Amino acid sequence: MDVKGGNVSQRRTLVHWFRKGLRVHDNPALLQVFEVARAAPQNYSVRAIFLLDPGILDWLQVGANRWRFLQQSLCDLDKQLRELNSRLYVVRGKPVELFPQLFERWHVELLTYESDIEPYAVQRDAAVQKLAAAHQVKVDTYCSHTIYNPEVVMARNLGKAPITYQKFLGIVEKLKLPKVRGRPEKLPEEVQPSEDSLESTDPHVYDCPTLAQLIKRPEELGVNKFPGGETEALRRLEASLRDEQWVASFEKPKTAPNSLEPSTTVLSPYLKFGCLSARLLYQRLQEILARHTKHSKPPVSLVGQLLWREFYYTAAAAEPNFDRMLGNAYCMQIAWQEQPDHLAAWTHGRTGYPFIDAIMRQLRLEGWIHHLARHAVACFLTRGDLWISWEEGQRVFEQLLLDQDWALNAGNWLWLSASAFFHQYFRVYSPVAFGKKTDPTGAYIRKYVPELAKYPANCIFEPWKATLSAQREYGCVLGVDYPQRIVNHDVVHKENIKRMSAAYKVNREVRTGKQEDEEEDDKTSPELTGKRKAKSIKSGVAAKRRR
DNA sequence: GGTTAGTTGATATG
DNA sequence: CATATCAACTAACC
Repeated sequence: MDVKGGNVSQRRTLVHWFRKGLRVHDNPALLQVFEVARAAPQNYSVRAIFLLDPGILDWLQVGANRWRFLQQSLCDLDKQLRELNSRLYVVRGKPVELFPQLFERWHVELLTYESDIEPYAVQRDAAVQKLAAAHQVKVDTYCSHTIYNPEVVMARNLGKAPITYQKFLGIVEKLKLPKVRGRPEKLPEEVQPSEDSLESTDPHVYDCPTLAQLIKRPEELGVNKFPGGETEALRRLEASLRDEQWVASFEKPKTAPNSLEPSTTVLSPYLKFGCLSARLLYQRLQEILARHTKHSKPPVSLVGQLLWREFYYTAAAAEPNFDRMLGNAYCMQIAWQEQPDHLAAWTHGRTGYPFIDAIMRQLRLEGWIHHLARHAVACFLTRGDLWISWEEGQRVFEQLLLDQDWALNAGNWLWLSASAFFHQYFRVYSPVAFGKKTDPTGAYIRKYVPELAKYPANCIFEPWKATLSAQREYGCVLGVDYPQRIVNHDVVHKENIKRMSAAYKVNREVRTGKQEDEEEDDKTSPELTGKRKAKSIKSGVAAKRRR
């Protein structure tokens, strides 16, 4: 132990850094700090920190609802920690600038945190590790955001991420499950740090951010249907698991994307921020399935849903360009088109397709939409109707989805646009027929697109079928009160299947290095121009792959 | 090289 | 409600 200033012994500080993993249950990195402190309380102080970089408010794609979820999660975390004789210290600034100061100011001996595979986090964490080493600070990290460590899964697959779900399943079935940890025991009073130089000038310097500090445009705040935080996460967990018959027989494709209340658990936002441990959820599900001999299985079961998350995390961990088309080894190179008007219409629920618009408006308002609803709008934006890049849709989801998780968001967009993992591009969702199956009367559309509320069931999914006089009678004239459809699905989806076929052919040629058909040539044909563009884009990736 | 399976399509038909 | 057809993809496996 250090002795400074002659006779006063200086306590060393143990720091746990929260990033994702905003919980006290099943948090091995937090647990380590607590256990070290409890073993020698006379030597240590404990500080649990969250770093808030005011700069990221400008460049991060985070909408108001998502900021609110984070703010609520931090407040709840602070509350949980206070019950354990600790608290959350929210420190404002950039990690690489802050850590050297914190190491000095607090005499830090140990730093722990949960590992993360996102490229931004990987880079940041490497820099922090270097700084820690320079300051003689020990760093311990734990993989607890996912059930399985992506590195371990890859090691069991010749060092590569499995690219089919079944292959992935085969690998993880043979892996040991992590031990789920409980809530830490209360810290002894004496490890609470005494106030530092900053706190003595401003006692609120480390307080949780207020909503006003995080949200620039409060008018964008929607309904607070899914409040953030561990307390709410655990409440929702219990509520979701109460009906064991429902849990055991769950099949995702049989749940409705357009019910008025969610037909699934909506645990995803809590998993994303780590308010709920995926490992705990997995354990709880297994306990229930053990009591029900007949139960659904992956990929459609609830366990299957959790494993999809693991699947995408593993794939993403191996590809820093996972969220882009260019330079992404998984991704088909497709000459999507920029169409700002159509993109804006899709983004704001003004495509003229009520089912699509209802989904996009629910997303903006509530921050969550059903997985199959995501399929419908993602297919519509990309290969189905608008032929706009999945990266554009990814950006909109990133802003609006409470559960936005880098690996999952990109992975699902790759899937839906048939750019990777899924290849049956001829299966196209109908923006009219798909929603009718589970909501034949259109109640969901009436809720989220209220201007159409008076339309009868027989044309609420396709209002252009109503005559002008009928539209007047229903109080909503197309082109005036609600947009005309921006494309004709019946026509464009067939054209787009042909475009996908052509794009796949080019990608195949690049992959195999072979030309499949005799040289065509009409240099002015727009379709060929598109092909050449895709080909030249792809050659860069092929070169990268070959090395 | 040939066959089969792949989280969740739409439509027509019985 | 089940099945065939549409047109035909890739990855995995034999």
